Order: sequence, then C-alpha cells, then structure tokens
Amino acid sequence: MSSRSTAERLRDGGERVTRQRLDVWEALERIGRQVSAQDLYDELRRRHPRIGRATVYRTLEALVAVGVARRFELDGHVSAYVACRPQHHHHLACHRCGRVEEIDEGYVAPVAARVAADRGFRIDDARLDFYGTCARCAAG
Amino acid sequence: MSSRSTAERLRDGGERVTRQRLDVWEALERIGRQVSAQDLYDELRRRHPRIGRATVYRTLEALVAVGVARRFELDGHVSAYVACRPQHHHHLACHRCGRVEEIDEGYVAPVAARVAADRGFRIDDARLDFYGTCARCAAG
DNA sequence: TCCCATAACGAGACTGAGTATCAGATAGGG
DNA sequence: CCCTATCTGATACTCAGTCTCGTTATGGGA
Ligand SMILES: [Zn+2]
Ligand SMILES: [Zn+2]
Ligand SMILES: [Zn+2]
Ligand SMILES: [Zn+2]
Repeated sequence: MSSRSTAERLRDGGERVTRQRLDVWEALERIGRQVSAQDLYDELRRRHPRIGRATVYRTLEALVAVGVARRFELDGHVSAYVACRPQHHHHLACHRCGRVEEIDEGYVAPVAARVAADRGFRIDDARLDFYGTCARCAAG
Repeated sequence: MSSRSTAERLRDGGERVTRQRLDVWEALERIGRQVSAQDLYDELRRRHPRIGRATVYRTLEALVAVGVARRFELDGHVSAYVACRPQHHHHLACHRCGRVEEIDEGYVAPVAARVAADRGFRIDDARLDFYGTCARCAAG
C-alpha cells in the first residue's frame, strides 16, 4: 500500500509520521497530477478543515526530501508538486491536461556519463523534463 | 558584437530596443553566471541609479522570450537568470561557484526522439540540467 | 503501559519576489 | 519631424512562502 511505503520512507529519513503528513500524501496521490501547494491546501481543507497552511507547505517539502514527491516550476513562478516514485527525477509533462508520466533512468544515465566525461564535471543530480502533448490529448 | 545581436533578437521578436534593455543585457552577460533578478537590479543601480525595479524584471522576461537568456529555479523558490545562447536549453551548473556551462543539443535530441516514439508524446520543449561540481572547483 | 523530550501542528503575523497601475518618456515608422 | 504605441519608473499592491510561538502528539525508553 502506498501510504505504508510513504510512512516507511518518512521514518527512514528521520521524519515523524503524522496524521497530517499522510493526509497530504493521500491527497497528492489521489489528484494524480501536478498541483500547486495552495490548490492542494484548498483541497485538503474540504476534508480536513483544521489542517494548517504551513503544515501543507512543510509537508510537501518533507515529501520531496524523502523522495516520494517532486517539485516543479510552473509558469508564473509558482511551484507545483506531484506524487512521484522515490528517487525518480525525469518526467514527461502534458501542458494540456497536466498529466505527468515518468521517464526511466535508463534514458538519462548514458547522457550523464558522456557529459561528465567530456566536461570534467562531477554530476550529483540531473533533471530531464519534456513538455508537450500526451497521446490522449493529441487524439481527443 | 553580442549587444547588437541582442538588439536584433529583440527587434525580430517585435520588441523595442531601449537603453535600459541593453543595460540589463550587458550586466547579465558581464556577470557571466546565474543571478537573481533582485541581485541584478542591485548591481544595475550602481551604474544606472534611475533604472526601475519593474523594468529589470520585465526586461529579464523579455530576454528569455527572445531567447538570449534563460530562467532557472534556485533553491528557496527564487528565480535566477543567465545569459544564454539563443534557443539553447541545456546546462551544467556548478552549485559551488554558480558557473553555468552549456550542453550541446546533440546530447539530448536522440533521447527526445526515443521518448517521443516510445510514449506517443509530441514533445515541444525539453529541459536537461545537470548539477554538480565543475572541474575547477573540484581541483581547488 | 506510561513518561517525556522533542518534533510537528496550527493560527496568524510577517517577508519579499513579482506584478499592476498610471503618468510621463521614448522608440521608430511614416 | 510627428504621432502613437510601447516602454519606463515610482509606487502600491498581491500573495506564495516563511516564521513565531503556544499547543499537541509522536515514538523511544523506562
Ligand atoms: Zn516521477
Ligand atoms: Zn494530456
Ligand atoms: Zn544556455
Ligand atoms: Zn565551480
């Protein structure tokens, strides 16, 4: 169950597991696409009217830190978050419907290795994001 | 000369060429690394005390729009800008010294083609960014 | 199970990046 | 040179994100 794996991830990262953090995670996963922190906060308050604004923001960063969510940048300088496989960093985002698909690490690793070798760079992190129109939106 | 090419780029994009826009471009290029809009504004006011805050922000977006600069996201949810070859989108950023090197499109295009074919995605734009330590910082 | 140190929560104040407004200035085509 | 659409800059404003601090609750240890 995904909420259990998130709880374990939090514990492994030295973070406490709280009701609120699981609520945030559940909402993020249920939405299933990229969403701004503010919109997620509004959504959460419908089911959990007492949840705090700061808690949502803090929790989203915690989820990113333990690797089950990822922060994006939207147009207009606003952050958005998406539930995400741990350690996964590469995405295919449809800017029509907002759906985010994941890209396997295998596509990227060889490029990183070549760049590191060619430029003498020690690479700690990589981000590869493609933007376009998903198959479903292109059809419909 | 690079400022002339920037002027041409602005004109080609239907944007006017003003003294302030060239000043912003010149400062951005002289700095030669990623810089926040606020820091660039502070820097610009030393030489051009009457330049307006909004002008700097607007101009940076205009430079991005015509393809001679690129917007980054720094930690802490702050945008940073860097002078950039037109249409160039891929970078190698040293998080020790802030230097940004460019990555040739040739590294990325084959990956984009494979992803598009495998997933039925029509790709409009791609971002590939590597973060790590540059050769100079690793040595020193 | 109970305790308790410590981390997380929540209400609300605060910060500051970024934007809107608008009167005045200016680029640039005719 | 003129005219007008665009740009500038001073200022006010918005609102995403953070901080504070008193309260609550987790989770490890007795
Ligand atoms: Zn992912
Ligand atoms: Zn779509
Ligand atoms: Zn570049
Ligand atoms: Zn460096």
